[in-house]
Amino acid sequence: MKEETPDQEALPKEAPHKETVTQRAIEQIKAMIAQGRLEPGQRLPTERDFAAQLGLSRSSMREAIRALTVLGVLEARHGSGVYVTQLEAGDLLETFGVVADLSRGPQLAELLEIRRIMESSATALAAARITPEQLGVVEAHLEAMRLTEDPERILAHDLAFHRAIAVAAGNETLAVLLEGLSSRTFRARVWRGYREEGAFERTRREHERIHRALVARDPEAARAAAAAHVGEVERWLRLQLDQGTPLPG
Amino acid sequence: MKEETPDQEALPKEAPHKETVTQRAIEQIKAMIAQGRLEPGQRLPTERDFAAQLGLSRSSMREAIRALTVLGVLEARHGSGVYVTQLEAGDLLETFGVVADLSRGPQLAELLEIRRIMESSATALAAARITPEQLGVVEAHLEAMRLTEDPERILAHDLAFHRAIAVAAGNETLAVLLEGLSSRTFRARVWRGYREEGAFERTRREHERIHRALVARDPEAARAAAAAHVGEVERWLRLQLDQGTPLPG
DNA sequence: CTCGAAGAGTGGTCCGACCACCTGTGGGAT
DNA sequence: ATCCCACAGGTGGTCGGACCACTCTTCGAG
Repeated sequence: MKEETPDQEALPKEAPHKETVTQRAIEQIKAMIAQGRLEPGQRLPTERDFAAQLGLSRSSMREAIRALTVLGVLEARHGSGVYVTQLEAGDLLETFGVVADLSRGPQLAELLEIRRIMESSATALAAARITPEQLGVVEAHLEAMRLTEDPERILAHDLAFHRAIAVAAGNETLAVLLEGLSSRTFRARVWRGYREEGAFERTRREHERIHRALVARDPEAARAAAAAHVGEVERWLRLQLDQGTPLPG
Repeated sequence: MKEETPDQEALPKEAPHKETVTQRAIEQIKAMIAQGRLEPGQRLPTERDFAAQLGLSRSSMREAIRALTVLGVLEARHGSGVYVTQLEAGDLLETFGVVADLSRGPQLAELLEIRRIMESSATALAAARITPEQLGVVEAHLEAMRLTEDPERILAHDLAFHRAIAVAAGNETLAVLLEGLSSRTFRARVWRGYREEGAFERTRREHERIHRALVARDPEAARAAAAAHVGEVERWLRLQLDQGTPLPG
């Protein structure tokens, strides 16, 4: 560690960082998109041509394309070509679920706290902005949860219930982000032990409380209800962690 | 867009999805980590061996490894081997900056709204939890911003100021997420035109207002101050978008 | 005992070949 | 003239091998 300008406070330092050819290609392609030289939906040159243009082998170019593909920036269609995605929230945040899938222990608790923050705000926004039709969708999922006892379907409608609310909040990016946080694996893991504690009935009441706040168009009540809802799961999870109970997964 | 079976409520539909060999390898490796068969910091078999184990060529295996590398799940060290990262927030959320970098227009506004939600909550949490030392760091960056006029350094300390607060909120994941949202490129783009409207002095006052709320340990005041701070940038951005002004970048 | 050089092993890059798939085209049937 | 389909070319997907750059360990010289 060598400090140069020991100013007031430490500022970010950028290492020289070995530049691998593939990494540079990734940066170049990203830059092309950022600069508008490649637009959403546009088709890229063929892997062979593009590799020649940027001065690297097809193998390395393929790795770069694969990397940008998993990031949701590019999309490869076998036999057709490689295209830039629409670069919408749904495309770029698809990978966000990985974070939830691979996080564990204390980090899972932190993610749940973040979800509580965003879910409560989203629900509050929804209370102010929701349209009758959107409210109908919310109610449909609520009703569907009441009519079945299949855990799979309950969970699916639970997710859809919250997503419908997030969409009604009018921020698609927020909705996608929340969906990632409540991804199948994430919720399934927590739910596995959660449901066995009779928390099922309570969950239903919490959902109805959220619904009432939406109907009343009361943002603060909605915020409180949503925060309490997520907070319950959060509390249970922290309890498990304190007890040293190993999480399934 | 074609709507099919607008039944009660649409539930997620999973396409058959062509399974490319590389994609399957990615899933397999992710599963191994999720199941604990591969632990943080652990070294993977060599590319050649691992490829043989999973029954594919080294080329395809390399693409899978590259993909998981950009996601922050794996780390390849030239000449040494491939390792699982610590799977901490900093590792997995590194890619989040890409979203901010490649978003534009209305999507940028949505991201800013998300930042406002999280920043205000983080600041509120910080007001309740911040330690004297952490407060000292915050003040140092505040002072540093006052003492220089170099936009580069001001911006750097601005970022560090907010990051210090987020860290004080006690949620590292939240801090990393916010850092991604306020990434260099993202803020630089918005700032470019923003500072020229005399908003610079106002920004300083807003920062001081946040600081006072932290000193007073007043979460609600802190929340309001942070929300107003981000809200100002948000308002300006929406104005630009309404005017159809093309964003730089 | 210390230290540096050499070797083995690893990821990084490149090449060429072949396969699977899509798409546009052209000729045939209607 | 119109429609349909087989076909051929082009594209991404996969494979195997070769060589380079780097790291780490080991062992011999000092």
